[in-house]
Amino acid sequence: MSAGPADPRWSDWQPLAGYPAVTAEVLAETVDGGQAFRWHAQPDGTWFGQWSEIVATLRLGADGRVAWRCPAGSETRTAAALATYFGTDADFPALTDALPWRTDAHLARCLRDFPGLRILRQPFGETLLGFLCSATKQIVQIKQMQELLAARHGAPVPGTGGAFRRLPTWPELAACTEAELRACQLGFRARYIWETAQFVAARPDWLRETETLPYPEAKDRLLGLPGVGEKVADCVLLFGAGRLEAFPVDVWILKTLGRRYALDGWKPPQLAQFGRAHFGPLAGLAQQFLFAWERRHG
DNA sequence: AGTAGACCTGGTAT
DNA sequence: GATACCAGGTCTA
Repeated sequence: MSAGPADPRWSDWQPLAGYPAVTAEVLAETVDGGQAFRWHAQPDGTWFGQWSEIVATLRLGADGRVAWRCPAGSETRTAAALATYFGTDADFPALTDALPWRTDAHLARCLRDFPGLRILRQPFGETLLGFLCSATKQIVQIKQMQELLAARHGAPVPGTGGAFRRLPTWPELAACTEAELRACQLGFRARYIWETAQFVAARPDWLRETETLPYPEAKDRLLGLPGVGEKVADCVLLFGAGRLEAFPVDVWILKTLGRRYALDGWKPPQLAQFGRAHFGPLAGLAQQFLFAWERRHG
């Protein structure tokens, strides 16, 4: 049930405006490095991805520029969605330059090794779903869960002849049984997702409000959901709401701060505090570079 | 307050 | 071919 682009008519390739030239490694790290879970590398080297009701394929040119195409007829809304998703209105060079790399040699090395890496701006609800699935799972398996959820419980993407399915919305998830969710390889996460779905579906504005609240309040609200702890809440806010101050402490960050910052033995809460103090209000952006570097070289 | 175990299960290592 | 062990956390005793 791999969601492939094996279908209909596609638009012409168009340049991804406002996006820097990147290497294949940086593009892969951006779309398939743990921020998002619905990008699939194709045999021809392109990336096929979906979010919300958007379907797109990405291609990296020899010059490092990214081009995209989408099912014919959806060019206009896809162009707008891509701009939001890849944050082309944000000045990532300036944001990255504002990180304390001048006084942090390791951070400087991470920035140098992944030029152009950035934080995605994904749909909030889908980001929550993705990271509720992520507990003690590897990216490959999380992606598999998302595809099963979309195939079995998601609606067809309009205007594509039924070839693609979106992820189920939270009301749609609330209409599923826990057993149906469990059958999507969710394991013990099924109960968290089902209970979260009941809660969210009963409060139509809750997610939208949470997305726009200041970081501390938004995080408090997310932490009230079953299956959402510190790490998941920060991932949702960082990758699904553009809150660059969110600093998720996962095993890789645990590892990298222990090894490269001599903080071996520190507990996640202490490391989170260190991250905020050391990296500042854009700690989440710094985290992404540290994370990528440690996964690649650590 | 802080710390082990349990929680599902597909994949990978012995 | 079986069996053991682990995986980008969270919750609870």
